Amino acid sequence: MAKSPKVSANSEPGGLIVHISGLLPALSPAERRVARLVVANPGDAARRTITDLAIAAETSEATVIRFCRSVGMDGYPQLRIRLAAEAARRVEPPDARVVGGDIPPGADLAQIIATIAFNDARAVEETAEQLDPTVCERVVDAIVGAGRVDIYGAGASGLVAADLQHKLHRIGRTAFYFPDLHTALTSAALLGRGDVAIGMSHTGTTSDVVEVLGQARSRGATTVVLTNFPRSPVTEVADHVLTTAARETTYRSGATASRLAQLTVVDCLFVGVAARNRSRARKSLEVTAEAVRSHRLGSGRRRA
Amino acid sequence: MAKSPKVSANSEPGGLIVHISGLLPALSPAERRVARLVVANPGDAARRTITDLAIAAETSEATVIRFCRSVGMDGYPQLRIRLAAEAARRVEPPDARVVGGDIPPGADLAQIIATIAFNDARAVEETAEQLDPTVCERVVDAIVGAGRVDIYGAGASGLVAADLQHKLHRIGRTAFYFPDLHTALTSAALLGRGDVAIGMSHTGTTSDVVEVLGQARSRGATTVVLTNFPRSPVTEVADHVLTTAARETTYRSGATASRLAQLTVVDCLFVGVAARNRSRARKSLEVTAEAVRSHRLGSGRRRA
DNA sequence: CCACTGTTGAAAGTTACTTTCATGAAATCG
DNA sequence: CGATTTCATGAAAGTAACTTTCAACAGTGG
Repeated sequence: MAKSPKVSANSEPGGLIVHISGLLPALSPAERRVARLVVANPGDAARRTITDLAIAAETSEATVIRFCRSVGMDGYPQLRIRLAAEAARRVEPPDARVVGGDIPPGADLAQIIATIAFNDARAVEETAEQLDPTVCERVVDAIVGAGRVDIYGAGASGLVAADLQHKLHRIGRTAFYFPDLHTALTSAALLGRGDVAIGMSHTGTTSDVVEVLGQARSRGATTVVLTNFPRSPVTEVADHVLTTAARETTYRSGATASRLAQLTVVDCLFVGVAARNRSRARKSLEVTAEAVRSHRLGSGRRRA
Repeated sequence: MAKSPKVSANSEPGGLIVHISGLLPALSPAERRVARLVVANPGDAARRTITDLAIAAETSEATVIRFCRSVGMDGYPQLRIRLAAEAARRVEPPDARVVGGDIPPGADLAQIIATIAFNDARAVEETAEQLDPTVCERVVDAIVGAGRVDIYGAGASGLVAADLQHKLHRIGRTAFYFPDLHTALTSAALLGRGDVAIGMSHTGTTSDVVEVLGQARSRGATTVVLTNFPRSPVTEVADHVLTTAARETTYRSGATASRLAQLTVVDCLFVGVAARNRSRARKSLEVTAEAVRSHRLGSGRRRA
């Protein structure tokens, strides 16, 4: 009964492809082969019959159907028309830029810059498209109502966690970030009903984060997770799941685009929280800016 | 079989609907009823089965097929996917997004998300556009040739600094990040010719960063600065200036977009450095990934 | 009135899609 | 280490969708 949770079906009007690549790791091998074909060329897949696609993916029609259900569709025909729509929307051919892919060995810096910017920008846009405002709203509610907010993250996600902590702190919310598992665990043990624990994990498999969130949840805190993979282990200890939409697979991209995608979500939460009490947030920002003013040098221009 | 007007099938990739309504008068009454439905709501028609559509048009399936042929399609499935694609394309982006501007007080979360994503993505793109590949190249040269790299940054920029440190470190470059001014000063005092000091400051007026970079430079290190304002004080102690292009002015945007822009530049530098010695970089990444593997759950596949 | 023509839907035929089920592999348990 | 369960998978049997065939019919011009 652990399989197939909700994983919003029609709540992905903007990014079916993104949605699919997000739950790629949750799929079985045969389904994954189908998914890869679909993601690689949605328009082409839409034109194929279910038998064709099954053959191309070296599997059976039954598996294709199962794949459809896995990604939240009723059946193959529905997938087909959704794919056709999706393919039509992404009209622009991104010239020489290797979309979501690797950077060719001989690339000069100008090419590298263009490729990175393209992928980074796209991760941001696609993340925003698939972000569920309802879930965001609930998370904002939780943060606003929380006595205290704990934020966890390891490695690259740790920096994102620190960023959120920094931002919430600046608008006067009590927020903590713990780079260290042990400290985090002790803190989580002290959380209670009404408090919020937010975990960041790109892959969703970081055991430290899972452990700490589990602890927090068992104490009655509301748990939130930010990950790229909506069916990863970490989501099982989360009350609210926010997802990013970075589709980087190669080493060079590394945590590159995913990090920007995460930060975009952080921004949304931050602004969402700040918007709840604008005057207080504004005042807090001014006060904190004033606090570091003596560390600023005069120059032609700048702002707080 | 005296019909077959041979009306171009795929020669209307952009305007299938227009095409259909164009030859509407040439259709038989029953076919025309079908055509009207299709033209009135392409997306809806794409979702229907041939039987449904036939019933809705008060005719038989056979007539629907005839209609498909009349407008140049092979059959109903093809019409369906073409209609789906067509419908998707004519969904114009509403763009309630306040470009580069403030978020209105009454905005709901969906609007906030759209606005943030738009501004974030734009900051990334514009930064990449104005980034000087020549300067980047020189900075990459310096990093590659450096015995050691010091990275400084305060506040929000500190997180960016930490990110760069983290990335360089992971590909085996000796890099340090100092969140604390005093430690940073002592470190800078130990730099020498061939070493590199990189300072991050959005405003370019952070006195701490200026001071430390000045120290580093006086010791003979190559200094690099990443700022949004190319004429700010910090640029005076820099050998190489890299600029971001975030045009946020209001408090709410805060360090929001600028941070993403900075990270994009970090990515470019990182990939630039990694590209200089791909095999070494790849190997380092693999080794470091392996080091944290035991902290990952359900490697590859999910399942809690 | 009779051929002839074009339109139409019923029904038969074909293909695409979906479900069921047995198999075997892998994980889990005793 | 074997027994048991779970899971992934495709073959095959279903069902629904799509396509074709064909007879009926209405209009048209001889």
